[in-house]
Amino acid sequence: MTSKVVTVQDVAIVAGVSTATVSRALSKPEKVNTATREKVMAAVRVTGYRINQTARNLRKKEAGAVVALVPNLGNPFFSSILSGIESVLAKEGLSLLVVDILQTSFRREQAYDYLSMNQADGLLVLDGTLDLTNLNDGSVSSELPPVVYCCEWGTDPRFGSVRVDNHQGSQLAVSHLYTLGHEAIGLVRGPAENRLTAARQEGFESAISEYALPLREEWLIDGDFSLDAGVQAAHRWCALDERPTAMFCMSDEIAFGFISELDRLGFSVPTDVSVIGFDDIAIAERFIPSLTTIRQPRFRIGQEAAGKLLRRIAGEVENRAESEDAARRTVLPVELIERRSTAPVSEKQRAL
Amino acid sequence: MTSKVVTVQDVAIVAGVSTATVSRALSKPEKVNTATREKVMAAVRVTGYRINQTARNLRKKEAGAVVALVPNLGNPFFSSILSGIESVLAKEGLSLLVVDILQTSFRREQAYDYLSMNQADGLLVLDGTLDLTNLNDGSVSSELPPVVYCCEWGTDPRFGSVRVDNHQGSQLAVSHLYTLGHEAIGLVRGPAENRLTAARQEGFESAISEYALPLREEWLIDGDFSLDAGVQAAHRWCALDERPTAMFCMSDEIAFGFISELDRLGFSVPTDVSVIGFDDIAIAERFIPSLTTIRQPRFRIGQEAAGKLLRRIAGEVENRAESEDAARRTVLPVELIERRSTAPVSEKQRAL
DNA sequence: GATATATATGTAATCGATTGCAGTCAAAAT
DNA sequence: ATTTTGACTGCAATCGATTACATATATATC
Repeated sequence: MTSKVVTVQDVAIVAGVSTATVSRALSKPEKVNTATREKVMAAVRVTGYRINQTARNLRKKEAGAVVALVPNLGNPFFSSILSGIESVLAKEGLSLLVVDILQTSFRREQAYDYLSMNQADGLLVLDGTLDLTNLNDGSVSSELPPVVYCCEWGTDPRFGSVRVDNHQGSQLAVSHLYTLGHEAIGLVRGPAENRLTAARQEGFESAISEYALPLREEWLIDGDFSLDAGVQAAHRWCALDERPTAMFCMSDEIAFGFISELDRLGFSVPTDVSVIGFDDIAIAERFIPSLTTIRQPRFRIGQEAAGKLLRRIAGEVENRAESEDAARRTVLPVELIERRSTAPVSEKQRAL
Repeated sequence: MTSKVVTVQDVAIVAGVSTATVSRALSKPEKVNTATREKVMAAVRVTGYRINQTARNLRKKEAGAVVALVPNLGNPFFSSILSGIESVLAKEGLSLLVVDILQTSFRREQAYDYLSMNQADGLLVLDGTLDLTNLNDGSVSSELPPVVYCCEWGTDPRFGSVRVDNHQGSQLAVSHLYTLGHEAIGLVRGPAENRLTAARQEGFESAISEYALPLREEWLIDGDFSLDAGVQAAHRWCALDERPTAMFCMSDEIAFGFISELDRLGFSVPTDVSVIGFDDIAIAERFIPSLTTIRQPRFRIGQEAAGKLLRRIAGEVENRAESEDAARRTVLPVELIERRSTAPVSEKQRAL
């Protein structure tokens, strides 16, 4: 009745071999005689042995886990990415540790703790504003800790990153609107400090000037990636003397908030204004009107990032001196998904 | 230059004390003389010592982590719950390990592995269809492993669970529709094998009969909690000879799919049919029309579940023989959020 | 002044698996 | 017949922190 933990010791005794053999039979089966292996396996079955990962990790100096630093876990945008990450990690037998860095208890200096305290073998950063530069990783070593930015990128170019071509995304958006005849195109921005915001705005402006379209300061509306930012933007748009006939929102959530509030204010999309989003989250296809948007392959981004991180952990580093930046950065293509929230400019709009 | 890991040994030497004292100075400061403590702290600072969690966990026979078994991590429904969970765990210095059980690599028998392999101190189950009964937890022990169901519940009543009052939720929904004059009320179900589905249907039917409303077999439409289920349901509704004037959807996603497809089929909500959802996810307020729904406090559910699990891990178990089932189950109240997807029945609808 | 009590610290075993090194034995090579 | 080689296996150290127990010193008690 006295339940005791079964250890390699116990298995070894039952199998009539040494603990070394048990260990080898389990982790390097080819190094052990078939007959012996059978005996060990049988003993494992009899005793109900389960390996203790903590002990193994201590000895092997591994953690068997990867931590994902997520800004606001509650934001559904990240769920697909996490799912992609998890799918890759699970295959390798690694665990995914999720940390919400918006939680008050999280401090920037804490970022490397997971590595230095042996809680994780690598870091996946989903927030570009989390700057890891000049942050001592806790070891005296000058080696680069295994870090990969996911959907984002930091200031230190030596870290890996996986993201989409934000510049191209904005261009696709503007080009689409231009094709529909829109010439007055506005923008609802993400958070000011976010690099995504900067990259998308840059792409936006370069496309605008490429088509020689007008660009007014007041058509650039500040926000963050939230529904509420879209709601606020709707009021701004409304108050404009000369209103853009199309708005490019830096996230689908912004677009939904914008369209929804416009609806309440008595305007309608795309009749009064065309709206295009960014991300293509699940609901985009089912919103009314369905949302034209720039698709980011979020699951895939997660997968690629996890894969890249695993390679860094394994030491097949792309950060060797001779390797190019290109190898560290994976840039995935985006895709324009045309739906019903955008339409050709109407005479009525023009008249405005 | 030779970067070496700093251990308690090193700190002990620098501080001129034994490793035992270092350990105590760090984890039970009150057990050590102030002057000595200072010396140790100084040595820690000088050496840049970081504790090795793996070693500590091995010795203390803890894991310092909790695993959440999530069905489909990609589903944004779970993000708030996870956020709630993480907020509580972070405060206790525990890590959250997320596992997607829809991943092909996951097998039911694996559920307790995280416990028996010392990877986690407890289990948070977000899927009621994952049945843990009769699953040997790997230890010979007959003790109940620390498991708490979250938003769900299993068949074994000894496990803890935190969820909302689904029965009441359905009643609120029906009562609301009844008040608006609806008498023909349909239902779009969640997955058949899910207990939530059963509980909500039960509440639905009891309310229907309480108000002596008619109930037709064909008004009960099968589905799961997805957008697509709502889309399919729209076609079913359309094809009905006698159409309900109101539909209760077991999730907001179903409702969105339903409304959206109805829109494409030329019907409009709430003019042609009132729709009420369940969950109150963020977008519900901003959908067009905004969605009347039953709110589940998801963040809070996560918090409560995590708290309950921590108590079980600590051994302040509610599962002692004398304690009541009530203590194991936490049932949180739901709330009706009235928005624009429901409206009084019209004459036109009546006429149909 | 002698004994009891409390406080502070050190010694060394321990958690459970892994692995470098050495030893055994049989098959292969000379 | 002797040496070499290779395949297995075992011994024991190791990973890094915690803690039961022992020891030493200071304070309190009678």
